[in-house]
Amino acid sequence: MKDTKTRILNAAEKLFSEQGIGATSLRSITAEAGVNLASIHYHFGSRENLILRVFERRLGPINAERLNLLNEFGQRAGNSAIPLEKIIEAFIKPPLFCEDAIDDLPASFVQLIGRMHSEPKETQHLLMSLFGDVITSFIAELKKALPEQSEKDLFWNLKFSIGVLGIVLVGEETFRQVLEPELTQNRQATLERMIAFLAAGFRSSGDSPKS
Amino acid sequence: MKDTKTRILNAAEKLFSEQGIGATSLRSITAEAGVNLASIHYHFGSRENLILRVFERRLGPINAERLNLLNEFGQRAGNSAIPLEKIIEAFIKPPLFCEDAIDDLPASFVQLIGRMHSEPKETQHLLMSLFGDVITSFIAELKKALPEQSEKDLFWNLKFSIGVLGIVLVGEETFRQVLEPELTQNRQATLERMIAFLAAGFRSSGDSPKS
DNA sequence: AGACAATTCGAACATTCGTTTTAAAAAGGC
DNA sequence: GCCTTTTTAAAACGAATGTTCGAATTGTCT
Repeated sequence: MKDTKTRILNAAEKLFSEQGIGATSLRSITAEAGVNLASIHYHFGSRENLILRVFERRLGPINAERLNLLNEFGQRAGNSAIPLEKIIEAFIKPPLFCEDAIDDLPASFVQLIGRMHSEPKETQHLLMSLFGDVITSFIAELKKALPEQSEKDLFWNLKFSIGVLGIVLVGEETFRQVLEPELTQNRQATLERMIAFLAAGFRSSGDSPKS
Repeated sequence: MKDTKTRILNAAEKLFSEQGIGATSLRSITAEAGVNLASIHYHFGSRENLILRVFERRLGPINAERLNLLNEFGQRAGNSAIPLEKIIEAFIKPPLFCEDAIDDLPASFVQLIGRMHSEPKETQHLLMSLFGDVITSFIAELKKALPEQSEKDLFWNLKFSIGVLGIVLVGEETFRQVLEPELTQNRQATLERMIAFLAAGFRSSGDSPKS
């Protein structure tokens, strides 16, 4: 039996993923965690701070591993630039495979990351602060891999990549009603599919568009 | 002064976009609209029905114009397949330029569409029902444009496109803190940038991936 | 053992929520 | 004119919310 603090975090993460953050009450969290209602405020002070901690616990290691992978690929590449596919992999693989990183939770947080983008503004900004240097590092490496492209192009394409990542993380269940159920596949296949799609998109910039 | 029903819809759309759906109360909507609290239940019956009507009012014309454009491009192509770029344009242009379609509202609903993906499941399913045949029609046309690709590939790439569309619709403000502010550009340039990115991604499928 | 801090518990706080009800007033069509 | 539809006003409903507080409990140290 974990301590109360992590049990709250786990329960909150699960319910946030399933029902959305705004629709999840503190009482449902404490019920899921099997702890007392007041313990949330004892350990976290407020509801908003709990939300922040839930994200912080996961995004920290995820972003750390992003930079780790980027570093690793950089050393493997030596003086030459990291292959574009590898840069993309370093960016999207950690959130896709993050589930077992901290606890034995199901893939709940993977969905939750997808939900991140639609939070109220204040929460958004706080979450974005956890991202800062990751973007900077990846843009720098993308610049080396695609030197002919402008920084503006790279920013836009990275933004597109975040969008693709978000729609994948939010899960298949959402679209299973309207998209085909055959979409289900293992995560490794999804990763390779995303890398190919995004790499092609990145390389498309600079072409003269045929209107 | 519009009638009460559309004033409620406009106010709800604005507040939903700004604060998120779950965080918006009926009382704040009636305050914004300058109407009585009870009028919401008089015209819409319940809160959930109001949410549905807000989306319905916009998604109806948007999806209709998607199919219109697809049809128009189809006739222009005659017997041959519609160019991939045109199929993509028919899919992403209507939501990008939808603002002036119904009312003189600011681009609030554009953001709201981006938020769609993170609603509770029941709302999700109801919203997805407004999408049904659109996906079917576009997959059919994509099949003609990219006959060598499997239907599974097309579904995945379309899903990726929805992700890119979502991240663009959710607005620049979210990322302005961590991404560069130079990202701002007019909507037409954004459209062309997206089309180029997505078309390249679509065409990448089937290539043997270099692991 | 006792003493002290950390933690957990049960209960209650004041607010806000969606919803309903009542009545009256305003608007519009026939 | 009258009759129906719409809008406003005010109040109240039960339920659920985030938060707070003091007492009880547990754990840890000497």
